[in-house]
Amino acid sequence: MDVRTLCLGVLYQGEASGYEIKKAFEEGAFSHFQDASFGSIYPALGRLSSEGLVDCTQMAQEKRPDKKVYKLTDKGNDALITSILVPPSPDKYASDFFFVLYFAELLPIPQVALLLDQRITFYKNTIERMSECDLSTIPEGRQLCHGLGMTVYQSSLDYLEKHKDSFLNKLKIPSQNTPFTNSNRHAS
Amino acid sequence: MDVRTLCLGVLYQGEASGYEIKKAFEEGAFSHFQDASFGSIYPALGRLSSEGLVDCTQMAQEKRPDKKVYKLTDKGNDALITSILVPPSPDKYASDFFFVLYFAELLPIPQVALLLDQRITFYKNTIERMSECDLSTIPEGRQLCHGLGMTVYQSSLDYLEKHKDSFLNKLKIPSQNTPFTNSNRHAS
DNA sequence: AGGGACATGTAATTAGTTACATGATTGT
DNA sequence: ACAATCATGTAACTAATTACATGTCCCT
Repeated sequence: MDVRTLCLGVLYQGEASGYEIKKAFEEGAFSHFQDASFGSIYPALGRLSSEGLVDCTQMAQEKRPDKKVYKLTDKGNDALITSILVPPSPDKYASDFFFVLYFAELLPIPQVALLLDQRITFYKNTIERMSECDLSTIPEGRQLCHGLGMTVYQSSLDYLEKHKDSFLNKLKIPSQNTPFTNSNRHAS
Repeated sequence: MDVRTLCLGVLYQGEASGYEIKKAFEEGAFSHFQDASFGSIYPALGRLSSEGLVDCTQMAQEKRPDKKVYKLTDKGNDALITSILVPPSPDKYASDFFFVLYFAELLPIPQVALLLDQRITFYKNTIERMSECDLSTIPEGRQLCHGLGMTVYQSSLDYLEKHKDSFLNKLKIPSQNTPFTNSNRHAS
């Protein structure tokens, strides 16, 4: 999904400045499944404004720099609907954690232990942060996203906590496994 | 993780051609957490070869185009280890599915039903494909990746199947929820 | 005095994707 | 006859990120 549509999505939830839109990708709900930086948000907002998909109001603030508050127009709302009407393209997932874990046998065991502990901490923090969210007032779609996301984080945490120790123990014992051959190379 | 390191990772599992490396990202284990296209794999392999991290052997084949088979050198092996020794950067996840689901209230209900059904099918197919993999012969790290991945897919599938119908029913009834205000905008 | 939050914006760079170019073989 | 699989590679393009530029206020 391009940054323009992402901005329309954030703005659908209420008017916001570029800075606030960035926060939606950093700390808000979108942080779990989309991302965008200032360098792409500001130009996108400029284009969106010139095309009439958003309205921009300059706001003077006390003891803070000026703010440009953007608001979705009816045309912008239609553009958002059109964008979500097309079948979604497949998820893009890039995880260095999984890549490193995949080659765990090449690392010193304390390094693997640290890797898993940091991942466990990440899951715990994320779950705690998401738990603070009041679900009763948000629309259905958002509730399902929240529930599905929570499930993923919670089951990942449970799995790692359950298997961590035995995994680390198995790494200590030089593997009795069949060494690599071409027969088990590209397993799914 | 850059494509060069990704190639070293695939090659660590056994020698392969550029075409075969691509398949590891399409159908193989890496497909779940990394991606790379021909346009980045072939130049990466060229650089890796000129830097002595891989060896290249030209293979003539009957009734098939020639093949260039790449093999990890000791230097390449060291480079892979160095790469996985640095603390992994955070996962990058971009999901149009979640984005669309987030705004489910803007879509016709049959469209939402289709979205969920296709997601359920995707999870089922993925789980089936992963189940075919023989775990007994693969190293520990790969086994943990497989287990963690399976857990994520399975719990996502379970969650969607459990909540799908009630979710769709709730969408049919015009929401009794508090309409949007600034107070529930950027919930985590 | 130094860092972090607030606030906007541009320019340089990068790292990739998509499309193109070529061509045999096998299956439908 | 057409699509898919096998096989390698380049060029054009795009869409983003990172770094830079500027400035105030607040907290420690």
